[in-house]
Amino acid sequence: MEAQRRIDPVNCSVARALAVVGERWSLLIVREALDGARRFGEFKARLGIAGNLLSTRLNTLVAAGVLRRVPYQDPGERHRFEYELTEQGLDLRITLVALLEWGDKYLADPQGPSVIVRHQAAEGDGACEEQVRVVLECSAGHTHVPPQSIHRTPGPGARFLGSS
Amino acid sequence: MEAQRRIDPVNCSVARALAVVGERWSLLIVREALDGARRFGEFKARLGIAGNLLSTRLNTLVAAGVLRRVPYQDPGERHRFEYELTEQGLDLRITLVALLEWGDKYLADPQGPSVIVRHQAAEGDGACEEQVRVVLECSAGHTHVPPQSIHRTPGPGARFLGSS
DNA sequence: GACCTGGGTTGACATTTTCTACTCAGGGCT
DNA sequence: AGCCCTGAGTAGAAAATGTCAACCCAGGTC
Repeated sequence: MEAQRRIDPVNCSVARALAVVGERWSLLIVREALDGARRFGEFKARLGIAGNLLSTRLNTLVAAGVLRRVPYQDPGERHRFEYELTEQGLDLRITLVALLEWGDKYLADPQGPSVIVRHQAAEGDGACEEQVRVVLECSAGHTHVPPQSIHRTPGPGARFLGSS
Repeated sequence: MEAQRRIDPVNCSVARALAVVGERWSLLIVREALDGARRFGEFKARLGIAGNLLSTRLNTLVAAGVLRRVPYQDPGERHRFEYELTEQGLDLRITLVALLEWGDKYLADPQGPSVIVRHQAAEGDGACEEQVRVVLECSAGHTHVPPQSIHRTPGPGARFLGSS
């Protein structure tokens, strides 16, 4: 009775990604890091997060490879560590912009979005200051991908339910 | 002593978006809904989530406008409700694809991604089956937006720190 | 040597999640 | 009518997480 095979929803990169960045504060920490925060106290002050939680989160993100600890020493100060986004962490900007756009569209302040993300191209390109957007597109070049037209297919690492 | 004005990080659409979909399971529920799940039992079976939590999450998502309750009645059954994504919920697909790509890139199964999202264009267009990707681009048409080149600017609804 | 400051750690307490078991409302069967 | 079955939840205790406040620690300043 070979029922219709369904992709195991637990063996999925969305679930794995959420295991890393789905905890409360994690994405907000990454957002602040993208905006230039590097030090413990900076994250703490910007986010108003409790110290031990911030400590735990930073360690988790470092262990996951999203952040990297970098030693530094301010003049006349002892040496300390700060937190820098790895390439893996920088790549989360796409997710964050997607979330920002969604929030702006449906949950914004009545006055409008509070933050606009802009592209700051190199001087050579003519100082672009345009707003950055995230778009869904397919490899064939279709840039309008309506919700009904996307579907999931099993990839090489797929597991199926039912077939143990 | 007009210090450098900084955008209030709490008055931000990312934070607001996360307040709605940042709870554990919320995005996974939306993912299953995008994949066709509609009924309580379906979500429960696919995700292995406890009934009361699922119930709470569904209610939260309905209240937030991500899902909508739709009555239905199977032949020979009493009438029940199923959960359908609203347009607001459908728009989360961008965030989910972004998360999926990130997970595929950094956390995938050694065998490769388990799920590939494809575009299924209308027949008229010639049955596109290409993989769907999410890209960051700016309004000026630059499609390669490296991490260092994005920055946040205050929008119309911005609040600032320090100026009560 | 006493004190200050950034960057944490520790521990008590509160809130959320999770798990298991139970309920509830209809429909069908006998 | 009475009983069982299923989908859709609710109730309550246990486990995990999050918060707050206080403390530590190392170097530099006074």
